[in-house]
Amino acid sequence: MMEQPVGARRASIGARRNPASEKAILDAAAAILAEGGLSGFSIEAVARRARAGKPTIYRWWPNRTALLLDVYHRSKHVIPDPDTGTLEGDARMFLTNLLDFWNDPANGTVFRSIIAEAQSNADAMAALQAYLDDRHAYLAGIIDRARARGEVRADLDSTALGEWLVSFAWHRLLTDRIETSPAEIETVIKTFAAGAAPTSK
Amino acid sequence: MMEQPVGARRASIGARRNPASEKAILDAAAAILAEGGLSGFSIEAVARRARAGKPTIYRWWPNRTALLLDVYHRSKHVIPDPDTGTLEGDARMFLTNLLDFWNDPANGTVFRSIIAEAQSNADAMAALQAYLDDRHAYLAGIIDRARARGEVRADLDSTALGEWLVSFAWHRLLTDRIETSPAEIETVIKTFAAGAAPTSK
Amino acid sequence: MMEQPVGARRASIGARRNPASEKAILDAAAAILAEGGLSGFSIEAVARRARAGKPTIYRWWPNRTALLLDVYHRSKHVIPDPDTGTLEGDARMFLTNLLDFWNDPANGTVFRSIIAEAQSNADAMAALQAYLDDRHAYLAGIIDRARARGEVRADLDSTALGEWLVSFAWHRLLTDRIETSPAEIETVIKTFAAGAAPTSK
Amino acid sequence: MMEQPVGARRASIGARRNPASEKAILDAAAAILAEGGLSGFSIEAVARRARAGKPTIYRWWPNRTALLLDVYHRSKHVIPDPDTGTLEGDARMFLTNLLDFWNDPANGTVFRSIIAEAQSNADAMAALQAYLDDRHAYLAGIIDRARARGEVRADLDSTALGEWLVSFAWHRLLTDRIETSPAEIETVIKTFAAGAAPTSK
DNA sequence: TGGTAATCGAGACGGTACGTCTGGTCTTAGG
DNA sequence: CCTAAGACCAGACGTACCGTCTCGATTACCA
Repeated sequence: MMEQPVGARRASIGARRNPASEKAILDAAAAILAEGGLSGFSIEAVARRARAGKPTIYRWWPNRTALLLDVYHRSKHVIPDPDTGTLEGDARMFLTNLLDFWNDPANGTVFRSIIAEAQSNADAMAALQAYLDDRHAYLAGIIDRARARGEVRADLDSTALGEWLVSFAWHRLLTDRIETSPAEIETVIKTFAAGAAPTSK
Repeated sequence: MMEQPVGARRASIGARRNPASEKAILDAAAAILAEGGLSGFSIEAVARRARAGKPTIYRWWPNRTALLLDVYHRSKHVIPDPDTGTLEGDARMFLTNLLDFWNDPANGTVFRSIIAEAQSNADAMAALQAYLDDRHAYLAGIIDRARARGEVRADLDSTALGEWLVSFAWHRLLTDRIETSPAEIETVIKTFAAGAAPTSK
Repeated sequence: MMEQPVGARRASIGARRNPASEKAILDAAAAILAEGGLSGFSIEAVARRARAGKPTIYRWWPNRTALLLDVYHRSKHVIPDPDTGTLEGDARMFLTNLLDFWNDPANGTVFRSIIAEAQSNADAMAALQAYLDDRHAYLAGIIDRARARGEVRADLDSTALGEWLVSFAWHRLLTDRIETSPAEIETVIKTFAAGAAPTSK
Repeated sequence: MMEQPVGARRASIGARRNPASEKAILDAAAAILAEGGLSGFSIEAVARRARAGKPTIYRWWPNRTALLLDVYHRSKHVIPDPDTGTLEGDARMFLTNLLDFWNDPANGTVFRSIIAEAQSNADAMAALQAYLDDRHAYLAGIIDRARARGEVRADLDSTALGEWLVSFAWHRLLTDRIETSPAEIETVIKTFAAGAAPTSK
């Protein structure tokens, strides 16, 4: 994440993409997002900070949204698969990990920005939905694993269940209340696990 | 919601606010939002459509966000209090009503825009949080009513529970999937009610 | 030139013009012109300073130019008729008086403003020309008096001669060099008197 | 002076000033001034007519005044040096040329506008004075040439003399009476030459 | 003496232009 | 053929005045 020394000029390295430029641009974009949020995030600002030309950015990313998504994808760590053996444990670990991850502005701010952007930009929305399809499938997998263990009622939709769980984190993120008390988390987790359980009927 | 006839000019009505202008501006703003979303929503566009001068808008709304919030407040219908006698019934009615309400672009698009705006604008965020405080208190009230009937476990936080329920609707709204199948709704409602119930322990 | 005490409100005095308002407006206009020149001279500024309503101004002066001319007319002192007995003496006294008069910003700035205004406003130009007709006739009178004394060649146009003399003062005024050295004045006066004299041929 | 075909868009020609844009802007500015005078001369109007963006204008001209001056400088023809061999002949030719030049609205209107602008804008005044310093030096040169021939009295200031001559043209221009009768011109010229002559003492 | 009429201040109205900012496109010069 | 640079058109931003309008209040005049 080191940025280029000031004053240096990255010349072309021939008829191919210069990885130093790509890195400088993504670094600059991430830094701007983390520091100033979406409002300060403009192609001009990124170009200035990365000491890159605007066309260089537009050559590789068709628009602001694409750059935004790239920044998020690059920073997305691999959340370890929470295989604790129980639905409640898996849910707790998943939610805690997610809230922790977003609690770092470098991650939370970027994702908030993508969601905001998607509200007025069809490309961003499409990209966001594609990303979510993956995530929801992943969550449904966790739930189906629990279902195989007999922890989930037959009439419940795994995808909807997973979506609902993650939507709590969304809500906290989008209302600038990402720091969540253990009691709140436990309320959600307990209700989630108990509500999904067959015996609870 | 009738707009002014074209060609008519709204003159001043003295040293006080002209309600016709206020209405025309809010109408225009709502129409622009519903039609083009947040990206087409500019003070200039509203002024043009409302046949109003820009300073007239700036006189009464300090910025785009304030106008946005006003549009939403004006369109906010009174969702009837879903007092069905059971937590599950209340939750179902509340969620169904909310999804229905947002399914009308005139409502859903406006609220999405406010959420998006709040991600990069502190004023919008503050206004959004103030609004949510009200809504969460209202939802907590419904849950506490159920709690008095013995339908809610003692260790669950009413506010967090309510927030989690509404967050499902947020997630659908913000991912452009506001149309929700009955099965998905039922998954959420059933899990919610069963998970909150004391007997489920 | 005393201005109204701050805080006082000049109410209507019935169905006729309130002289206090007229005075306050002209005072304010003169003060604004003298202080900030034409660029700060707006109807709004005058109304603010005079604590008058804009329509009160527009009721009595159709436009900015009319107010400007009124300010000048009010401040126009009576330059004493320079009857020294010789053309050279009369011209010297006239030119000196005029330059002195305009050297006071309260007078010079106002007249400069009128000339400037007249370059883009036909009303102002018409008013200026009407005023100049008077002045040129007055100057031609002085020259004809000299002509009767045998001091002016027969083939010279009195009006053109007078206009030329005054145009020197205009040029100094309009180039912000109203302070003129005695040598410059003498150059003009001597050339004027000698050039007009019959014996000079 | 051909203007760009309508509908054509002048793109950038790289990281340097596009002369086509400069020309289009100056053409538009000159045309607007000649047609509507200073009152219709706004940066917006110029941008519209030149099919240029406002920032493109502001990039190269800091304000309205700078553009105004540029328009005048561009249109300023080279008045041939009136070396007739006598002061009277030189003065006649100079004055006639100047009045003729300003009689064309494309020239006279622009110069009037600059003078008007200078009355309320220090930058314009400074630019005007700098321009006049040149012109006055030029005129003083003509007079000094005559002085060397013995046509000018020793006690007269060449600069003041030249300024006075040109001020007559200013006065006609600024009072919208640029068309001057031969008799008027002759009155000025004859008085000027005779008044400057040593024998007239 | 009471009603009418024109005045006053105040300030909102629809507009136009200001000068600034950013967006996304385009072309160059140089490696 | 990529890179940095930066000009290009476009158009929104928020502000200042323009000249018009309506208001509620204040007074003088006339019935």
